[in-house]
Amino acid sequence: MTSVDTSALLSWFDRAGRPLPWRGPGVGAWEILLCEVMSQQTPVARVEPVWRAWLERWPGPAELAAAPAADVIRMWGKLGYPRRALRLQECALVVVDRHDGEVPTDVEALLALPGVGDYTARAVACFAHGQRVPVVDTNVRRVVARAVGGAAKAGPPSTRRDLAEVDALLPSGRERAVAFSVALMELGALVCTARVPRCDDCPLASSCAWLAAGRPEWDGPRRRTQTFAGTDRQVRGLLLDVLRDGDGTADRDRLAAVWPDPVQRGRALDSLVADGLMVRTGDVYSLPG
DNA sequence: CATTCGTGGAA
DNA sequence: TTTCCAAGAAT
Repeated sequence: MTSVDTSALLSWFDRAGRPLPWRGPGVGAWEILLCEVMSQQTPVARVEPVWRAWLERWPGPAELAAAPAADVIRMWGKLGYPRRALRLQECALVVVDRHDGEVPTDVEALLALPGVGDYTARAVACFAHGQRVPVVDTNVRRVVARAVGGAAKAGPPSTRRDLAEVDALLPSGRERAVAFSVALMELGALVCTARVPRCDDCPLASSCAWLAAGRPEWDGPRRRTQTFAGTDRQVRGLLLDVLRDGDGTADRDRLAAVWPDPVQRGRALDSLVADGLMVRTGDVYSLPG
């Protein structure tokens, strides 16, 4: 079983890791949970300003739980996947009601929180509570696929298999395991990137199975290219943006202006209402109170 | 296990 | 211009 040179990795992180605000000392578990949720499928650079503004307005779960949903959706801004904002508020409510306002420490309890899945639960357990648990995100999957597996990219995700694979690489000590996960993610974000890997700058280059094999191209099935233009997803985004920018309400005419096709517009509006991102009152749509 | 769900920057 | 993809979760 090939392993990862933890010492080289940690040394690289000390030298090249980004000073992200949620990595500083004294950052609480709620603040870390918040940044992890915001970072789901969203570039970290876009998260930072929103994370700061959010915490300034709602420092903890109690404040967030008491906020109007419309304000929560607005504050989420354009991070994307706005349902995450609603789940985050539900999460705050659960933390307040069932966990005495404190972010749970067990992975199992974390997994039960709205909007918290396999990655986020372990990221919080590890980064916020210092636990030795495997943390597997897209970066880690890619780095391991290359450095250990010798493949250009990771295969289709399989939680059980991915967790077991990374768990086998985890250093035995708790603190070292935490540092390992932070550094592995950072390596994937800065060096072992999806498009143009910077192998010249990689601390794992001397032991990387993919590099040793001559960086062979990915021969597996090509992922179905996800179209976006014309999808319900785009339409939902355009429609919600109308409400976010204005006073929080819009009639059918204003909504029709951003997407003329009544069938698709209607379907998108129905789904937005079903998700709780909008409410309909007669002819007017508005952000939820 | 496969789909759906925003948004924007970079190659 | 088009394509890829970024600290995933829920269904």
